[in-house]
Amino acid sequence: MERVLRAVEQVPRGCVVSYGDLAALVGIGPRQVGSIMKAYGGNVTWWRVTNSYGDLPAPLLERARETWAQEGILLKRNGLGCDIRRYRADLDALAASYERAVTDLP
DNA sequence: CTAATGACGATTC
DNA sequence: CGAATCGCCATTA
Repeated sequence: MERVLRAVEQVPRGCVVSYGDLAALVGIGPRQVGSIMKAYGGNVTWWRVTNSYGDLPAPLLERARETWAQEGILLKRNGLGCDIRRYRADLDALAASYERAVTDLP
């Protein structure tokens, strides 16, 4: 759980990753990432985590829109999310900084 | 212990 | 494009 939140914090501004991306990175199932985000995601940059289509559930998208606009993330045609192919963070770089962040723990 | 439950994902029709 | 289906697995009831 701690690891998931740590991973989220490594996603650069103006980028997004999918639940599945984080799941693979941390080594759990995508649904677990979703559960964790629901419960504890409020304290991190949750708006940079979408499903594999770049979408967010309606109520969340509503809250993310402002921030997305600030970070330069534009909405997709259908308005359900962003074009993840364009904004998805570099997964190798993400993995790198994630590893660093978890090993540097006290 | 079993059963239901998801901020999910890939596939199929 | 949308809807249905199945696999997934920690958490909760």
